[in-house]
Amino acid sequence: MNSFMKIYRKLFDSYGPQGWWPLLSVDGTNPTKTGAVQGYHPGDYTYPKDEQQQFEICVGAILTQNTSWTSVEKALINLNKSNALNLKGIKRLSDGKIRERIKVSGYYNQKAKYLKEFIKFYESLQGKVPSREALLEVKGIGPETADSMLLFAFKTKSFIVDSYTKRLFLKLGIIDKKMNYDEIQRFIEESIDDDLTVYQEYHALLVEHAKRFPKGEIDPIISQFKGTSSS
DNA sequence: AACCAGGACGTGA
DNA sequence: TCACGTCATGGT
Repeated sequence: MNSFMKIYRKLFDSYGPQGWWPLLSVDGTNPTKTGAVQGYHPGDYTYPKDEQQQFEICVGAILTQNTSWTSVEKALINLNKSNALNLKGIKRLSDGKIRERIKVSGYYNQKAKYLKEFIKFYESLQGKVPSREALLEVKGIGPETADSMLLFAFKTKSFIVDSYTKRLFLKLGIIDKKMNYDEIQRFIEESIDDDLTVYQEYHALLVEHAKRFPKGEIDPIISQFKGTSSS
């Protein structure tokens, strides 16, 4: 087994299924997870169950750019109070109202613009799954946000390479710091199982691990893994 | 009180 | 291509 799958096994054995992506309508918490957030559905990979949940995931993906999920959850709750966590609902809100509702999640001016850009794009989809290239053409959707939407909202295998992922794999010495986003993504995708649930869980586990071991802290996964790789 | 949070964009070299 | 400044609120 290759290094990436070994690390995946180790993380999964340590933390268990994570139940991403969290949804306001899901009445469940994951007790193994750090922080007091709700909406996780560990072991249930049938989400999103409808277009409303799909839309909610996309909105959350934009709002969580460089922002903690606890803040994003508050913004989503604010939007939901205005019945604006769906396409038709959010279209009724004025720009100022959107900014006010999402203010808690930071960067609210540009994120309000990004949301409006995405709304136009989402309408044009007519229920179809977008390509990664099409998503990246939308202002405000970069590689990580695009991959988050693809993987969790549209259930399309596209590995998310976020800062946590780079940090851990760099420390482990299994990627090079000169590699760019697409190169890292390709390398990982060539190494891991061709399985949507593995893609989803792997990213969620990496985030959970990073929350437990912030920068500078001792990381048992690393100390146990180093030197044990045998491709 | 500095630092980080489930990044992306615009600019200039 | 890529390094850097900017965007902003909330929690530790």
